[in-house]
Amino acid sequence: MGDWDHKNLINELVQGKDLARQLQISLNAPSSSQETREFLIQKIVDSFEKALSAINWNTGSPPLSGSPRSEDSEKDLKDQEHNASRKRKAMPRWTKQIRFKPGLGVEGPLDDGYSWRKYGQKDILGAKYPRGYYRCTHRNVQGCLATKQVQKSDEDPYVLEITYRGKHTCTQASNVNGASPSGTRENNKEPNPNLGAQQQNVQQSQELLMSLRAGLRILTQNLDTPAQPSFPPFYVPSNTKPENQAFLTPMIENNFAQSFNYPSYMSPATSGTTYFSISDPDGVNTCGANPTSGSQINDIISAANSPTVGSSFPLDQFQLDQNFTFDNTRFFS
DNA sequence: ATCATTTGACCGGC
DNA sequence: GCCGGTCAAATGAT
Repeated sequence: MGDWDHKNLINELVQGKDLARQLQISLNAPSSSQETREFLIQKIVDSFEKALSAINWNTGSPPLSGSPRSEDSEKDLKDQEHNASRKRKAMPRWTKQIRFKPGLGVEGPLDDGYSWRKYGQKDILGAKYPRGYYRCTHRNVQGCLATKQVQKSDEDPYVLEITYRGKHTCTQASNVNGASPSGTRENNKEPNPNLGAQQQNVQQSQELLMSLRAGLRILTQNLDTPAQPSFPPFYVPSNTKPENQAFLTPMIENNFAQSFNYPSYMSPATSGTTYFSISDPDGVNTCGANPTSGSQINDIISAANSPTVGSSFPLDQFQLDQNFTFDNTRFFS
């Protein structure tokens, strides 16, 4: 078993354990739907399948399709393939909110380890900010139908609401070695292109965990005070075009890599719902950790454009927290 | 040259 | 007909 397989195996096992914990909590949460639970179960099965494949154990079925309890998933996938309209309702869908504030150091680009390609942007009725639409970069190559929507929160300019739809069905095969094969131009922005994607995720998650831990205290302090919309929440890197500098954006991305456990906090607006810290919220994505697309920054720029101009902050300094909802259950991390 | 983003057009559901 | 979501040609970035 190669080094990467070993790490991948550990990742999958840890992820499976965390997902099982989420399921346990979900089972005790009245607000959690059956769909949520089945989705978590499917993710657990996926993790085991991937773990087995990491040790070259032939499960006899491709990931995401062979488990006995995956009827819904299989149906979803078929819907995705054959029925675009029904698909949309059937596809698993979950929302994550990311809050960020200037003032804390977050080293390096934050990303979910998956590559996304923007395919649209719309002004949404009643929303202050446009919604960006993204799909998996590997859609054309592998038929991966995972998508996400990114929208800046009306209430708090420091919050991005990110809705994921569908599961990644692409595999790691195309990018398992981090360095892209000829032809594909994956992100050259990765901190260490020689690392495998999974390893990068671990590395990033560790950095992020530290950042989040460091930031949580201050964030908690600020929770009771409304964000100040009078100045831009993001700083635009120096190489950003001047016309975009009015639309400040964080160097953060939707998904924060892997496991981190630190105290949840309660939001007054969401008391009564279920809280727990989650690890690898992207565990729902079975698309192998992809080298991050360089589009992440621009994603947020367009998704979080703020019509304000003014003071700026170092790009690498943010305060972060996120919460995550799936169906009626809200998760905080 | 190739791939990503932008943005108006288009489509389907309600 | 409105609106959210997607397509695809034009444009931009590397």
